[in-house]
Amino acid sequence: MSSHGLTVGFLAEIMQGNELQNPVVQILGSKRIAGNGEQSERFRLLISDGKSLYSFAMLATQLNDLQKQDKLPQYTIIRIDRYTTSVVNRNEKGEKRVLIIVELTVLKEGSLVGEKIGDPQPMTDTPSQPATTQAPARPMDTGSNTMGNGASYGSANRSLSGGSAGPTQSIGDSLTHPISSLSPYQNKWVIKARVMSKSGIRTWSNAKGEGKLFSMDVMDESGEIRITAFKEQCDRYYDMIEVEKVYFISKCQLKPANKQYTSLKNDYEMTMTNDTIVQECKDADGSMPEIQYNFVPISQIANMEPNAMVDVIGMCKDASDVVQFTAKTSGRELRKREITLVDSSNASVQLTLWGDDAQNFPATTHPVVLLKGARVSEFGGGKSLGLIGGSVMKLNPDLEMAHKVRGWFENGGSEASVSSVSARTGGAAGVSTEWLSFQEAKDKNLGAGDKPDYFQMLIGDWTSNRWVTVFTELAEEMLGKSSQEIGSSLEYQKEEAEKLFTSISFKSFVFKLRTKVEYFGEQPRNKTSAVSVAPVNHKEYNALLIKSIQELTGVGKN
DNA sequence: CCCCCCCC
Repeated sequence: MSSHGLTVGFLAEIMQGNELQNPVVQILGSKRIAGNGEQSERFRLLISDGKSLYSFAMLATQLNDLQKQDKLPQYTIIRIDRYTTSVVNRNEKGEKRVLIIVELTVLKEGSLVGEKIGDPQPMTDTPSQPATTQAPARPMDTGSNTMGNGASYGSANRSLSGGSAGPTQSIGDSLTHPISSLSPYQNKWVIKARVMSKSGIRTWSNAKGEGKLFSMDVMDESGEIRITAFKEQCDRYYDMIEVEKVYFISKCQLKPANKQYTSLKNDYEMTMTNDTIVQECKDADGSMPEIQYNFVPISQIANMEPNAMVDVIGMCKDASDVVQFTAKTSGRELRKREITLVDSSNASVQLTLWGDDAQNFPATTHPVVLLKGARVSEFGGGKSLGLIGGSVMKLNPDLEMAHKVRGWFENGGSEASVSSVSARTGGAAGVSTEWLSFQEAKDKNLGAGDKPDYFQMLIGDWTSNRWVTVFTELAEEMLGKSSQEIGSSLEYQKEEAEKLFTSISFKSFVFKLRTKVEYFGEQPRNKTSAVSVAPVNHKEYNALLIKSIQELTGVGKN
């Protein structure tokens, strides 16, 4: 066939707002559209259906790599497996319709085709007028004057979620703009976007005034953007917005995004205004992308930089109780809960939850915990996870990965020996803490660096001895009495107190110590305090001794 | 117009 299987007439059809399944087209050219930085890079394609030429096709960003790897050269024949259309620059002259290619299959390599098929002619940008009268519910055509309150949104949405197939839906879709096309220079737009995350309501009070706000991160095929709602808009939309749902949104104010506060791939962010209209799109399934996760094995978190963002899915192996305390620096009352997550990389990581997240966590169950955009932080050489503004936590999500990790956990994983990437060793994750004598600690010059170093040792050391400070909690643990009891003994029952202190003399413990050079005037001195104390595990200690003996003598080594 | 995201 001379058309080489191209779907002749496809382009004219989509310009009418019709949809066709799996059209086949030929690529005749491509062009890189530079955004600000690689994150907003886009590729525009010149395509042909054998009859018409069309230059407003764009690759969804997740297909950018195909273009970069030169998999889509001139003359390539592709099948478009999934696409959406959007209208940009709609005005008196008509509209410009953009075809966004979301999934494609290369049917024949360009070099094998080697020529332009047929004699396709350029399409005009102004096809037949869209049927405006059929779409009273489109946010863009519905003046804000008549849509000023939240109550009307539900009913206004009816024609978009109607039962009959096809046309109704494509009317709604035909009027939406890709998020990646939005800029502050153009305010006539409607986006159709899925909510990825939603913050809580936060209030502020400063020199400029006070108020409240919430923000949400939304996405479509083309990209993502943050939307913030202040004061009235916060009240109006907070309850309405639900994570994962799809909404039509129009008439927000765009401004350059402050990259310091977001990792979203967009140069802009937006703020809702009095004119903003938000409508839920109730039948968006299939036409909208699902939220994408880039799960990383927990073991890999060990190698990540502090402040990196990460998606993780793991089993909750342990959850502490909620601890309430006053932050020493800020004086704030804080509530936190530490969750231990494990996965089949045989690693665990601490997730710190705060406030209501901590309170509401179902600690008595073993949920699968999904984190999107969790933040990596570092403490004492170990890595842990926390949630920030754009982070999402889901429990027991119905995802294959979630079932997998539960399967692993329930078939031995819960008993598996895992190494903690959160261990505060100062060394690589998973490497057990180094055992040192006092002499070795001195030789290594521990404590000389900026950061305190950690080391373990055995009291009763054969090389030396040292005064070590033991703070409240550990002292209570060692002495088996509360600090109040010890304090009152010291004051009123000196003999009792002395007995108490003598009782732990010559006892063996395993200590983890912190040492740091501090200056007393000109004099540098290593100040050492205990970080943890535990009874001697003779099995473990014997293993260490045997290993040392083997290393010294060479006996029993392979 | 926020922009804190905590603690050891």
